[in-house]
Amino acid sequence: MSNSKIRNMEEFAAVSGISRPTVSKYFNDPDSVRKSTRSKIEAALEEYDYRPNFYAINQNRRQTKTIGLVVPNLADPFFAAITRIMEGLIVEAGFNPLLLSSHGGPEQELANLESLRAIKPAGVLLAPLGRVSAIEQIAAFAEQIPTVLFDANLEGVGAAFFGSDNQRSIGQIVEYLCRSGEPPVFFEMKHPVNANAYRRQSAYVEAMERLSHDPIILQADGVGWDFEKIGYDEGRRVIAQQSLQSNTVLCSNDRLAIGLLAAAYESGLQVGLGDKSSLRVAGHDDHPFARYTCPSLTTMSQDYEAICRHSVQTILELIDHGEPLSQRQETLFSAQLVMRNSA
Amino acid sequence: MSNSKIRNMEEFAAVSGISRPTVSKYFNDPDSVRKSTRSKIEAALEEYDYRPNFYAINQNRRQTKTIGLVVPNLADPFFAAITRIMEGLIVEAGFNPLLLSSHGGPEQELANLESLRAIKPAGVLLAPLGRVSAIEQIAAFAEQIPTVLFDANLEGVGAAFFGSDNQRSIGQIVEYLCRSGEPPVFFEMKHPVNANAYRRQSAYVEAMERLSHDPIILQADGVGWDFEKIGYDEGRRVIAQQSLQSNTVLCSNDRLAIGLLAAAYESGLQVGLGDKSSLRVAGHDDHPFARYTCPSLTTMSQDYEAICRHSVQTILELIDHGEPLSQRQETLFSAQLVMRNSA
DNA sequence: CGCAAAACTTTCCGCGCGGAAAGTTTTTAT
DNA sequence: ATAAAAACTTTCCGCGCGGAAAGTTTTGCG
Repeated sequence: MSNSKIRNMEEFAAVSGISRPTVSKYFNDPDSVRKSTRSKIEAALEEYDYRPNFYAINQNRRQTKTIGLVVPNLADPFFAAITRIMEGLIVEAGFNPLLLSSHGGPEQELANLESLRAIKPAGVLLAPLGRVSAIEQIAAFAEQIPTVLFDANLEGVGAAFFGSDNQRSIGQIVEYLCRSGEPPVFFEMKHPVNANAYRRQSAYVEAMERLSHDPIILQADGVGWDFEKIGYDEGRRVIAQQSLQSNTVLCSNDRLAIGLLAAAYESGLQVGLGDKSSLRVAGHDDHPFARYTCPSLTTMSQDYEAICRHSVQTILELIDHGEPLSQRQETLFSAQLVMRNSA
Repeated sequence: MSNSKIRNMEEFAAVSGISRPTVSKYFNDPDSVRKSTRSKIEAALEEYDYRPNFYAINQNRRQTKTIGLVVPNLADPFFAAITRIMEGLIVEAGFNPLLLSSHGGPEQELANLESLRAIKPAGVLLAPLGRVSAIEQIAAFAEQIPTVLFDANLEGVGAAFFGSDNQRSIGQIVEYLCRSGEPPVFFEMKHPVNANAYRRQSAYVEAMERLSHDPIILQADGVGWDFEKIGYDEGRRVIAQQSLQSNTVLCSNDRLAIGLLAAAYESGLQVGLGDKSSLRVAGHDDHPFARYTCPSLTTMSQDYEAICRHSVQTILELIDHGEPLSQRQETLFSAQLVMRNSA
């Protein structure tokens, strides 16, 4: 590699023997130039360490090649897994993902959108916090920049929503639990941060009534994103008080279940299917660690891949098309029952 | 808010009644202008929706206000926790964090650095993959852009390194385990992806020899970042074969321990301290979920906060100072023994 | 009140690229 | 071989800001 430093595209075009506009074309799409010119440019790239200035490019392009990816909380492995898949799909499509976590707070969520406004992304994939989100401001944002929601829906916000069919998946696991043992009580947070929690509760009630059982709801105190702790504390409490009205507990999500399992273990309660067990616990989401709880957690596995693929595809279409979809689109994917040892 | 749209700083300066250069000064540092001018500008900001163009700013500034933050794998809650703290500190200092995950692969790690090169960050905080990293290329990167390493050290790369004192922390937990029961075998991956793994192994050997015990090392097959699965599979194997040479196992990290605990549970082995227990398990790192394993995991808690604070502070000094430190600085922080129920 | 320092205005240049128009060369197809 | 199409070159403009110099106004202080 030559030592002489290339300062800009003009100079690079000179050393590669191609005009600057053609070099510019090459960088925007290598396949848009003749093979002979492409190889000349690539030969020059081998020799000189040049790359177009990111900021100059984006200042002048009609659109940036950035897609914002905002999730409520990266410390939750569920979102870590989702973002990893989405990042891959975005890169594949020739865009640059920009990952932002709201760290569980609506202020940070708005700050993230503010940052994105400055970046002028071509589109944004947003998993909103849900209940605590500043919905109006998010809606205003989505008016300006093509936005697709996933995981948690905000009514009427953004061009589309992709998520899990909580109604159906909760129905399915309630039915499984009822068939294989006592009807479950529903274990959730009193003040959930996630919008899906409400749908899951009502889905539970509906499923129980359909099966002619009385729905019983157990609400854990505590706020914030430390679900495991909340599940653990409430678990200790109800086990100590023996106030659990069924030997089967369906948790609103896997992280609560992880806490409850820890509480059961420490209380000396055997969890699982067999005769020796006195408690069955099920979760929802198929958290990356659900396989390694003790016992392993029976849960509903969300279709990560479908949610990611459709979300990314839709934002790409939105960007391509230039126009918003004629109608807001809501798509729910089915989750799958994963039978493990806890229920 | 007025509907008339402000296209650039010129126009915004006009409506606020201040000259453009002064407005520019304001945006770079609100405290650098007179209070009366500041309030005029802020009054205009209330009325008009203007923000300086991000790309134009960064094209013209000598330095961007971005700090790159590269971690090996965001799906590992350990790094999710670290990045969260660091992001906060970076924002506090008036910079913008740019979070990139290498997703466990050296190719992605290099791709991340390539992306960063285009972004021209003022500095970079890098937790390298370690053993599999393309060290030469990372070193070349760190020559060009102020870089501080954390978590995993690469000899001589970057201006500074901050991490845990594995030597000491492993020594400490080995000593604890020896005092409170049988000397531990060391459980690690045969092909670790993390650089710390090697230091921990040698620290274990040294500590055992110091205490006049024979070091015994158990290496799990399997590659990649699915540590829990690797720990689980090997755990099932050694338990079934009864080939464990001690009733005490020190795992190279908490995620391996989580897998081993699951294997023990499923094998019907009671883990913990009491007489009824036949196995003790300890980990290292104080993974966010270590509290909720069954039984809860005894482990060494890394000083997340110190590592983050010093890393960020050092990169800020490097940026401020303009010059690299006279000498590369390596600082190791002590971890703390967290006694829970598994050992 | 007077003076120096601080803050501001005016004016100009430059950053490095995208985009577009008009003209030239090369390729492709008949 | 020839015409049309494709690819390229030349030339120009503009994006929205930072930076700097020179001149003007305001502020703070004795």
